[in-house]
This record gives sequence, C-alpha cells and structure tokens, in this order.
Amino acid sequence: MKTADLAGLPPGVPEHLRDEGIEELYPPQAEAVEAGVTAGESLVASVPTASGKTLVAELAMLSAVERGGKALYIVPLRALASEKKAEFERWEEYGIDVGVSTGNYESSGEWLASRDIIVATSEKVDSLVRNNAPWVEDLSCVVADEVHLVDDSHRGPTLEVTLGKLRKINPGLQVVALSATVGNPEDIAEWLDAELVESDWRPIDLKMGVHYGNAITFDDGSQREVRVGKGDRQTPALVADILDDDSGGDEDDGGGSSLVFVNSRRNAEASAKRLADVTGKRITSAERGELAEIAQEIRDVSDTETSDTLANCVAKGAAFHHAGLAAEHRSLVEDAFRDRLIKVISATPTLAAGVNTPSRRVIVRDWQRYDGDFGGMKPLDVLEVHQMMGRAGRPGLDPYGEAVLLAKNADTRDELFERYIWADAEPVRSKLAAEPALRTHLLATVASGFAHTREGLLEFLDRTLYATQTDEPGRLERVTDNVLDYLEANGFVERDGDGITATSVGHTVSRLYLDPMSAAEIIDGLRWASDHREEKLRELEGEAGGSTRENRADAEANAEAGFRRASEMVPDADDAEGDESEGEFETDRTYPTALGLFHLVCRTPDMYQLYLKSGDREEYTERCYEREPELLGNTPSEYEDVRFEEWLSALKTARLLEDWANEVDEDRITERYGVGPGDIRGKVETAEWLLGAAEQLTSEIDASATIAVREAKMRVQYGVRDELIDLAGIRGVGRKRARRLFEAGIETRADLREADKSVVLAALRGRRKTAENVLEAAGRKDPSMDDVREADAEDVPDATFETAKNRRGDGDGGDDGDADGSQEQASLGDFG
DNA sequence: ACTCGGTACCTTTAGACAGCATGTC
DNA sequence: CTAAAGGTACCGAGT
Repeated sequence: MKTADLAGLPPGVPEHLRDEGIEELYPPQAEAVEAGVTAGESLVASVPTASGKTLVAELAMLSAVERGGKALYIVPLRALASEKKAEFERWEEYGIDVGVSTGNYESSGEWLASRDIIVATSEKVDSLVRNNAPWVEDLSCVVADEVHLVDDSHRGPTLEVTLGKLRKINPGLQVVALSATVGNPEDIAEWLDAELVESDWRPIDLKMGVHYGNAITFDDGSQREVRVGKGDRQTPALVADILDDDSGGDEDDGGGSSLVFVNSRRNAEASAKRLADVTGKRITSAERGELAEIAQEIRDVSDTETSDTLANCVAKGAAFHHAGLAAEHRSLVEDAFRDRLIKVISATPTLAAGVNTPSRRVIVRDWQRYDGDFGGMKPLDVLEVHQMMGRAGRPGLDPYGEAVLLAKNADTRDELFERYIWADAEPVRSKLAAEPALRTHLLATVASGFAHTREGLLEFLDRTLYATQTDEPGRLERVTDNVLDYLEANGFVERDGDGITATSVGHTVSRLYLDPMSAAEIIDGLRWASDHREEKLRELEGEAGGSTRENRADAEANAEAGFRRASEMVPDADDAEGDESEGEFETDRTYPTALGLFHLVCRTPDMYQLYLKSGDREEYTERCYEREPELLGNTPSEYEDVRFEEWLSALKTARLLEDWANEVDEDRITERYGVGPGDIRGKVETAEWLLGAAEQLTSEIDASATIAVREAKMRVQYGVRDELIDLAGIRGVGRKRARRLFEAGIETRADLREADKSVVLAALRGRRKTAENVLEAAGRKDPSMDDVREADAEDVPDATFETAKNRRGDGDGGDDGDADGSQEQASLGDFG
C-alpha cells in the first residue's frame, strides 16, 4: 500500500511521509490500515520492536484529529514521553499541537485541553482521570504503547484500569494497542473489542544465535567463526569481532556497535571496563577527541566514583548503563552511542525498555537473574530476552541485526535455542486481582464516582482484561471484599447498606495518587506524633545536653565513614559548614523531627527502600535505639517481630535523606550507602512527593505537624539545613550557593536585597552574571554589578565549564521541559 | 623486591510511576 | 531447598 493512497489524514501529511522516504507502508502497517485504523477502528498490533508501530499510532491519531477529535498516547516511561513528543512535533506544521504530561512536566488542564495529541504516562493519565481533567471526555483516540506491560504486577493494573475508565467515559473511543509479540494477543484484542494485527515481520533481518566455543550458530543454520583465546572471555571477543567487521552497509566507518545485557549493575560496570580495552584500540583520533569531551561532560554531571568510572570508559569508547546513573549520564551515553562514538554499552534491563538505541549486534550475556523469592537465579522471561534481542539492527546502517546468547557448553547452547530462540513469548496475564493493586484502584474508582456500590465496582471490574481471562471465578470478588474492608477500616470509604462513598480523606488520598496503605501509615504516624508530642519532646530535650543530636550523629557518621579517629579532630569539609549553628535553639526544636518524618515516609509501600548489606544490621540497630525518640511509632521488637528488618531499612533510607538535607556531598552519600547518583535523585524525588502528600494530609487530620512536615519537605527538596531554606528557594540558588551566601553573612532574601554587592559577588565566586541573576530573583531593585569591583574572585577552578553549561538554561522554557534534549548532539555528525 | 596466575572464600544481586509549583553549580 | 559473577586476600612460582 502506498502512503500516497492514504485517506483521512490532514492535508500534506502523505506528502510529508513521502519526503521522509516513506512511500510504501510496511506489511503490518498496511494490514492495520486495512483493519481500519485510519477510520476510527480499534486495533491491537502485536508486532516486533522497530517494525513501524509508531507510524501505525500516528496514522490513527492524525486521522482522528482530522475528523475533529483529540488523541492520547500512553507510554510506560517518562523518558519515552519526551522522545515521542519530539517525534510527533514534526506534524506541527500541519496544525497538530502536541503536549506532554508526566509527573515532572507540564500538567495544567486548560493548556492540555488545547492540544490535539497528548503524550502521557499511564499513571499520569490515571491521575488526570481521577481528578476529572475536562478534556478527557473529548478524546476520540487512545494509543497504548507497550500494552504487554499489563502483565507487570506493579504497574500493569494501572494501565488496565485506566484503559477501562477511558472507554467507559467515552463509549465510542478508538483504542490502538501496540504490543510486543506475545503469546496471546487475541486475549488483548478480545478485551478491547479490537481488530488484531499479528506479525513477526521486521524491516531489518534479525539473526539470532548462540555463541559457544569458537563460533556463533544462528537460527538459519549458518555459523560465524568467532575465536576466543584461552583464558579470554566471550563477550570481548564478540564485541571485537563485529567492530572489525567491514561488511556493513556503509563504507565510511568500520564495523558495528554492540549492546551487552548483563544482570547486575556491578557486572555492567566490570564488563564495560574490560570492553574499554577492546574499543580503546579501535577508535580514530577524531573520535578520541570527541569522546574526551563527552567524558568531561559526564564528570561535570556528578562528582562521584560512578561518574568517574563511566567517564574513563567513555573516553575509550565503551560505557555502562543502569539506573544508578543520573538521568543526564544516561542520555549522554545514549546519544553518543547513537552517534556511533561509543561502540559498546553494557547495560542492565533499563536499556532494553527505554529509549531507542539500536545496535548492530546484541549480546545477551546473562539470561538468568537473582530473584529472592525464587531463591536463586531465575531464567528471564522469553519476552524480556526478545525485547533485548530486538534492539539488534540499525535501520539504514546494518545489513541485518545479530542477537547472540552465550553458552559455556553444548548443553546450554541447545537449551538456549530451545528456551529463547525457538520459543514464543509467554502469554500476558492480568495482575489485577491482587490487594495492592485493588487497594489503590478501588478507592479511586469510588472516589471519582465510577461506582457507588459493591456491585457497581464488580461490574466495572468485569470489563477488565482480568475478567476476560480468569479461570478462577470467585477470586476477584473475594479480593474486592477484603480491600473494601480495609478501606473502610482505615476511614477512606464509608458503607451505608449497599452504597459506598469515599470520605474526605479518601478523596484526598485518591487525588494525591497515594497507595491507601501509604496514606494509612502516614496518618497513623502523624497521629501518634501528636499523641506523644510532649513526652517525646521531653526525651529529646533531656538528651540534648551539650551537643545537639544531629551534630553528634554527624560526627559519628564521619568517624565511621573514615575509619579513623582523626576525622573527628579535623573538621570534615562536607559537614563542617553546619556545625557552628544550632546549640542554643534547642527549646525551639520542632517536633516531629526531619528524621522522624523521613523515616515515616520511607516505611511506606510507595518508597522503594535501600536494603541492608552485611554489617548494616548491627549498625542500624544501634542507630535505631539512639534515635528512637524521633521515630514516629513504636519500634517493632528486635527479636520477635519480622517488621524490625523493614524498620531498619527504612531507617537507612531515612538517614540517606537526612544526609542529603544536611548538605553532605553527593559523592560522600554514594559512598556511604553504596548507591549511585541516580539513586539519590530517585529517593529524594519520592520523598519530596510523599512529604508533599503528608503535608496535605495533615490538614485532614491534625494540623499540628504541618509546619514540621513542610520544613522537612523543603529540606529534601533543596538539600539544605533549615537555616538555608529561604535562600535556597531563590531561583538560581542551590544548596552550594546558599551555603556560601550564608557564610558570608547573608542569611535571608531580605539580606540579599540589602547586602553589599561585593560581598555577594565574592560569595558567588566572582561570577557577575550569576550574581545579577540571583539579586534580581531575590527582588532587588538594582541588581546590576557593573559598578562593583572584583574583590577576591580568584578561586575559580571551575570557571572553565561554566560556559559549557550555559548553553542550556536561560529562557523561560515554557512547555519544553525536555531535560534530555536528544537533538543536541545532532551536529556532531560524521567524521571519516 | 616485584609481578603474574591460580585459588579459595566472601559478598552481593533490575527497574522507576505519582502531587504541586517552579528552576542547580 | 535452589546461583553465579566479581572482588579480594593469599600463596607460590617466575623474573
């Protein structure tokens, strides 16, 4: 089918497609059109990754808009939301407006109402539906990307329920569900009353095989010799092999890149270090120069060991990729890989699920992963391995893609063929009928008025995928009853005969997108705090003799991190800043303390806790007793309560947050807790969200803790001690600058408006432009620095990369919060 | 004195959505 | 009840 023959699209679109080189639809795309995607028909497309699913979605959405409708594109990851948005923006010249809505980007209602295509995560859509976003009922087309994720026990039910609600709000809704190839696409089609297009067609051939001994055996029966010297490893040999291969479709640069999938962060880093020796020998000097720049950018992102190790690998053309990296790290690596500067990435599954990073060869090194519940190494799902293998083959660059599994013996080779290469993916099974999922969704369903009775709820649930595939009739009903009892017992819903209504707290919980169990924990903790306030305050006063608790805890943390007494004598740069303050203000001590609140939100099911390593149990047990007066609730018994373990890991997580809010440096935190820079960001972000939620819950119950909660929230948000909250709230001032200003005697915004400009300039290390911006943001009438003499602005070792950073930044940004602008690297282009 | 190789033992283990209101060094 | 890779401390042989 020719794109020129497509009917029902906005004028100009078929021509635009032709100009992009798309004249003929791929077979699955043509099938989709024949099934009526451009005419408003619902469709399930179960096709391989990179086989043109996005175009199917675009055709559906564009034709829907052309008919006067509005389209929603649901993605599983925030990073994918910005990727898709950028992709769809090419239709703006035909009058199509695109908007994104995720937890960290634009969200306001009216603005989205004016867009034709909206890209959002499933949770965000759920939240918008709960809060009755007005434009939801204008939708005429919804695309669900990666629908096979309804199988995910944590996030799958959200997608499942959300699609159900959208269809209920809007009975004529066109649903286009895009799925990887799965075992039972017909179940999904039946659930969604949709046509099914099923295909394993790919635009680029994919050869799958297993490497064993000195050769890869492919599924088509062919073999390729890849020698592995004695004592050498398979992976480097395979990476070197394809890098030295010149048979690629393009002549200008040697062979192809590789992706290596491994099963742990540590393995990813270790593997990348080894692979750097392989790639380092094979890069041109032009590439070396560009890689050095990227390595420097990586170092600038974060001053941690992880960052440093990554930079060292990248300088040689290799990289690792996992969730411990900061988001900026990840996009730097992804972009450089797409630009073919980085030749190989060893990655955990993050990369298989994330943004598009195709590669000539994919090596699935580890096909088993540790699983505590399973009690050992568990083989990956066929679907997951297929997703990884599907990353092989770069359109227009490679003649075909190669996906290789590794075997150490002939038996394993045969097993791998059997288990992954010849096997079909597992069927998708709904995970809806479980308490954690229903807790959240039943409350939301009641709160937003979708159902008012038990029967109404069951009827709504009857339209889900779960209902179409269950073989255990009473289960959903049983779990529903348990959950309703739970919700009632905790005061989130009230039952009056048959009727169910959400209470005021219930509405708030639903609106805040909290798991009701998290809300219950927070409410209990806050109530407990107000009941025990006087008693606990006395305990805290009593103990806070000479030094304050926080300072003492810090000193101890320093001592043990350094394993030397000396660190107590020599003030440590990280912590010294705050040490002189406090002391005489003990009577003003707020209650609950920040640590108490951090611990409270950390023991919530919405917070993914750090776990205890060897030695941590003793350490945090001790710390737990020291800090017990601050914790909100009774500590479970160390000996007879299984919850004690969890109490401790919550404490460990809370301590990380406390360090962050005490201005401890990032590298210090990563080292102390054994986490990466990305993990700190993640913990801080969830803590911020949960404390924000807690703040709003205080007004539902007892307002006495409101101030303390807000202060704790702002301290994690800015990463500062309480005395800096005011300063750190100023645009352009973060934890570092705020501390320097404070030390220069400028303690508040008001001070900043009055202060001697040369003092401000010196505190900001002599950067005039920065100083002007800061003064202006603080509301000073005469922010100009023109008449100020340079005092002592000599210690500016970091002035060099200030310029590099400035290219992002200014301008108010508006809707383009796209933090990982993928187009930035486009100009690097080819060097022969 | 130092490096390399082998070995036995110990440790650790993937990922990432959401409220609200605006912006790090 | 279940695993395996990386890291490390240690030992002995070769230079």
